[in-house]
Amino acid sequence: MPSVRKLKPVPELWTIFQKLFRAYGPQHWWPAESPLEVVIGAVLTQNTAWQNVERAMANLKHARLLNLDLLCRTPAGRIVELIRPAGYYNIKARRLLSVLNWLKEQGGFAKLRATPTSRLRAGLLDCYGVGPETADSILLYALNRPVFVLDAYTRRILTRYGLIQGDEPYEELRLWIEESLAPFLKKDPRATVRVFNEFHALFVRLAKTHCRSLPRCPGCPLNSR
DNA sequence: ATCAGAAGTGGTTCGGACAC
DNA sequence: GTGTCCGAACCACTTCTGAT
Repeated sequence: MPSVRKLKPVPELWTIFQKLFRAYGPQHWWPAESPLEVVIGAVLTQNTAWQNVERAMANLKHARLLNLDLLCRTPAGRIVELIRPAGYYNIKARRLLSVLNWLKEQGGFAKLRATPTSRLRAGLLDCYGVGPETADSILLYALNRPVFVLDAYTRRILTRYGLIQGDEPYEELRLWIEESLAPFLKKDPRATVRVFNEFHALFVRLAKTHCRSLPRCPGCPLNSR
């Protein structure tokens, strides 16, 4: 029976960010040319190596379909063919159309600028195939909203670092991370977006180099802990 | 050293079980 | 009836393990 607990904001998260940034430098995420590509990438990358997402993206680009209206009018079967390299193609075509149709209903990216983040998030989560991580990736990387993307890598690293137990609900951890970093970001939305963007990318980098499922601790930038 | 097969990884939906 | 929790399923790829 998990006990009811509430994590208190900690300054260590900022220290971790600084250590990782010093070790790895800027990561230049997200590797996409437009918000639409970010959205497509966010769906296609679920359970899939980014290399395969790039192949699927190249197919869409080659077919001149990297356009919201065109994609929404494209039959699912055609999308399935093009995104095949990204795996889960049947499911992902359905998920993609679900979120793209939602975007179109909202009037496209330009119209979303005035929409509050909480409403955008709720709308995204209502789309088929969009869970918290995918929704937050879109909010941060496509719409530049100050939302931290919490993924399994982040959870694993923070658990090993001893800051969390690892089984906390997504929302609790996301808010805790955002609250922990807030004092260092001085309510500057652009700085917040920049740091959240970089921090998530740095966590991914650490998880792929040292904090893998089987840890490779020698040389880890956080090893002093 | 190389190969083949097994196991693990990843995010989400769905449906069943259970509590209120 | 409603809400919450949990496990199965989805699928391709990566990593690990054991045999040769």
